[in-house]
Amino acid sequence: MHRESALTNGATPRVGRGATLDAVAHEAGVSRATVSRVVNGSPKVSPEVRRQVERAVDRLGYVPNLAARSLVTRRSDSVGVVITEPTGRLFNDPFFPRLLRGISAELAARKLQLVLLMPETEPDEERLERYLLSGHVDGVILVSLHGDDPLPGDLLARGIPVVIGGRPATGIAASYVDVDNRDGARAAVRHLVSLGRRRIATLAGPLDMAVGSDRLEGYRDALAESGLPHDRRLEAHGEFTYESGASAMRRVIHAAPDVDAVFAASDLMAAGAMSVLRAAGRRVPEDVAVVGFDDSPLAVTTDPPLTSVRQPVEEMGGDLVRLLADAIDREIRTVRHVLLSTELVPRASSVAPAQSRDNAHGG
Amino acid sequence: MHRESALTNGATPRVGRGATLDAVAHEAGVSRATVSRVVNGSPKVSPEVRRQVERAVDRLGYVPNLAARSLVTRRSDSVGVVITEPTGRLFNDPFFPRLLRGISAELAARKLQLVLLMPETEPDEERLERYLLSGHVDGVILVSLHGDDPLPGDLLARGIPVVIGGRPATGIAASYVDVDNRDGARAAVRHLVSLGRRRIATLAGPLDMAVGSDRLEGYRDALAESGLPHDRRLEAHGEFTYESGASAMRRVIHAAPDVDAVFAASDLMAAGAMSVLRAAGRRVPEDVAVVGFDDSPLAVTTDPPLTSVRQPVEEMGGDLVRLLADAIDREIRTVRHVLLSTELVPRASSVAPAQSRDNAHGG
DNA sequence: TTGAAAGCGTTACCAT
DNA sequence: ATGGTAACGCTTTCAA
Repeated sequence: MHRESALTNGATPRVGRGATLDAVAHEAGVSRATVSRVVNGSPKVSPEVRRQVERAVDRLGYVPNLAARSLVTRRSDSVGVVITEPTGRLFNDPFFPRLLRGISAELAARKLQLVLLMPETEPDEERLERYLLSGHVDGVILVSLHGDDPLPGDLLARGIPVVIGGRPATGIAASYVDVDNRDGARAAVRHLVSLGRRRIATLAGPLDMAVGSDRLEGYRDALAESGLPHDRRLEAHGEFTYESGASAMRRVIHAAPDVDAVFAASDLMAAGAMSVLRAAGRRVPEDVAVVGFDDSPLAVTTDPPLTSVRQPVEEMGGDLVRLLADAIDREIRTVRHVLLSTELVPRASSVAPAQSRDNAHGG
Repeated sequence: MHRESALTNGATPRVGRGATLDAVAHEAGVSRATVSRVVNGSPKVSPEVRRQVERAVDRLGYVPNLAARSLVTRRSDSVGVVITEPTGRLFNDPFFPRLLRGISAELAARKLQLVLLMPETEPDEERLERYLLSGHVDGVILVSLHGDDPLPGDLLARGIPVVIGGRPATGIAASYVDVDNRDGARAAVRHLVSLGRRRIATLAGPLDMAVGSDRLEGYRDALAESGLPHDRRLEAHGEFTYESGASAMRRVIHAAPDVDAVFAASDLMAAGAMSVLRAAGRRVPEDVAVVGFDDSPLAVTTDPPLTSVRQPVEEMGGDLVRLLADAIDREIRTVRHVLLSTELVPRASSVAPAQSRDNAHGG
């Protein structure tokens, strides 16, 4: 209502004009250099002087001007986080919020700023590339790359530290952090085997993405090690979506009516599959056990609740930052890879055949 | 693998040492001042000189040093986006990704950077406040405020432009953008009335949040204007979660067994309600029609798909930026409020009593 | 251990 | 229309 006050009265420190290093130096009766040393925690300052300066800093409410500092140190103390996602995963499970939280926490602990970049259009991407290439950030985290994106290569070529979230489809020589999708899938299918299921189908994701093919490999691994036959009729493909899961399930039921379990590459696909199974008169979990992947909130709201594979997404964010910070601070250009392990969260959608059990809220 | 190359060869422009204004001036045979004018699009430059400078800029791949610019202009050309969400909404529907997308797009169009801040701990919040108060950003977007957060007040008192996403619970004199929750709720309940439902319950959200109370008000509005009696037994409360929706539904069934429709304050609550209704032997939508709020992805995966109220979240992000940019550029300190209208998305969960219809995928 | 002074790359004012 | 020249606030040698 009447918020203009702050503009005219001079009581509060003038906006955007905090105390400078010089002011603190005067107040403490020392030189700018000394204040700078104190502020930056240099050991070469006598305890008494340090105390005096610290008091002056407090009295004046001094805060360093980052622009000035950045100008001389040639560091921005900020990292760019680039999220290029058409729309899919972005809006269907809380992957990005969780990842950002993980990244943000680790960045904050290192006093680094998070500059978020979400290009949508082609011009956006060009401006983005120019921005990143001109050294406005100390490093870049790339999150969901299109397969053929030239960005990581360009950045690397310019010597800008880059880490990638999720194994890139192309074999670019960049550091990345990924979830061990293959192992997660293996665990999910082993679980179904241990339940006594023998005709286990998979609804796989797109094979041109590492997540897609890795989860399929894991499925095949588990079948092989259990001595179960590899049957193409039990494999169908989709794009991680509800609709594609439903239609893949229809195909499987048609090709292999004796299916008694389903491992879906995403919870969304699993949900689609469950609705088709029900429509086809199969009971879940009695007739067909179902396991998903992602452990999204959806897994708790389906009926029955969905057994799923949980990924340490926040941790992935933290590791991305650690890798990047190493590259920045220690000028490490070695390519490193981190693989994070998953956790199977059993819920009511997967039990032994023809015998129900109540097992909700497994996580 | 062998990525060290970029470090030693001198072919590419040296990292972090782009051409300076001075270099361009030399190359173009003019003064720094002139180059600066060209770069900043000043009209007071002759066409020929402008062309020469532009060519020099291209040749040298000149990009302005933001730190240097910022140091003299006292502008950071960046805005802080603060998301303080315990965990609730953050992880259960794609509200934040959508909002960030909207914010990011509008910011990019104005060449402003998005600095994302997600404080988790108490110390985090203190550092956050110091950071924002020391003028490192030109303005701040606050997204999901706790009721008693002192942050907006502190920022405003220091003359830092602030806009808030979602009407703040306390009546602080700050600009905000909100969804017209009351009107959305009204539309949802009118829809149920028009279907012929007469015993319409609501599962409300927490009343200490504007979203919660607004949606409840809307429900009451619609009942009143339809001449339907106000019956406390038809009102139950929860916290927007699945579990709380389920338990609220249980209470309603118990207190008012003749309930024939439910308006839930969130899709999650609606999903919880549907599972309870089914367990109680009520058919959805035949016996009880259900409408949710948010139009989250969940609404499409429930069985039956859920009628819901869609909010223009991206648009909200855009408006937040517009308001903020006005405050920054034109030094407008006037408090302004924007209310965004919602849209009812009919799906199969709400039909006329005792008569089924197939109406999925209404969006 | 402390201080003086030289930049860092821009912008903006004042002449011309 | 163009150029010279102070700032802007900080870090970092180099001396003392």
